[in-house]
Amino acid sequence: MADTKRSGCPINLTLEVVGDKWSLLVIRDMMFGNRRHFRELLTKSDEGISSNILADRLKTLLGAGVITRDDDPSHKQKGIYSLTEQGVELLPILAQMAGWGYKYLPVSEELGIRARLLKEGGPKMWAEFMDELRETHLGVKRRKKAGPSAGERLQAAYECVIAKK
Amino acid sequence: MADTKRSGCPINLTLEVVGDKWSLLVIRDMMFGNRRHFRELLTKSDEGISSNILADRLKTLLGAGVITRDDDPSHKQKGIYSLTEQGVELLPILAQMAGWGYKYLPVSEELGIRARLLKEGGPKMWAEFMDELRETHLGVKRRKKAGPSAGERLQAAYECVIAKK
DNA sequence: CTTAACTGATTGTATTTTGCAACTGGTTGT
DNA sequence: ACAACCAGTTGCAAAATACAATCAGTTAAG
Repeated sequence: MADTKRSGCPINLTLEVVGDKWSLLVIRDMMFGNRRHFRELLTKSDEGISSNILADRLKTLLGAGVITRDDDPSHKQKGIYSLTEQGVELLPILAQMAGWGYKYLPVSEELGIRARLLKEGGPKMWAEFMDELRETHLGVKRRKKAGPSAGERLQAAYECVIAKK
Repeated sequence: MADTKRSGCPINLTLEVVGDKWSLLVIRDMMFGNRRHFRELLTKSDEGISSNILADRLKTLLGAGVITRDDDPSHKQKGIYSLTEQGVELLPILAQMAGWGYKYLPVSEELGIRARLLKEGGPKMWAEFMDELRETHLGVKRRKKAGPSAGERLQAAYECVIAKK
């Protein structure tokens, strides 16, 4: 996974880390679905990743410094996967992808609502959500703001659409 | 290429179109390298794509509506590939990827300069460059601004770094 | 006119990656 | 003691990829 490097182009190098059909979905589930354990990532995703692929991607992302793994004190076998700062900063890429997909592809209503809010919120909202991720995944304290956080707004909107069905 | 659709998530759907190691590199070369013919895309990229893979990706991108193909009047066999509006709007994704790669990965100096400028220029510069792409690929006239365009600035900076070596 | 170089691809084959299901060794709750 | 749960691993078939050779039509030079 390291001896590739087809070129020193930043876009190419980024693609060599997350340029496959699964890595960014794993990151997405960690960010928006707050999946932190292997089983959660394996079973609670809409796409149904295989366990061997998931294991492989988690290894690759660990090696690339995008996520970390810690033991879960509540269960000797469980591991807790967390985003690093480098991982948190993948959010703008995901947000742009979500916006593009929302605009041009047959997105389902319940899964598109987050994309719409992220697009409307713009980079300011992304920054707020990234701060929230830093708190959740890196333990970085942050100043509480009034009203619901970016993550809470996304989650609330999602549940609202689900409830209407 | 259409019967997939693992889920209606916008990020997933986007990944099903451009979520492989080559598609976005082809788009990158069309945007930043102004490659418009098969041969140019095949031989003038740093990564060295295979001809069968390139043919396959061009088909997929055509089918997805990201690019179009026209006959070149100067040569009966040549085709000219152009970005659609949908393709032009992939730029922010590429820009974010370039920024992330530039920050965290071992980018070469000559290939990183564009990423730096794109990052410093921000969404405003992206919009300017996208307008330029609309003119080049879609024939949309645009008002000339004073001074070098975004694309010219990127190109000049790249050549400047090359010249220094 | 002949011919060499160039055009956008296609074909064949070896290698690598992926998808799927079953399975492993261990932990936890009842 | 036992079933459910945990994070993965293994084996195998299918698909995608890489690489080189090839193809037929086009163009430009001699």
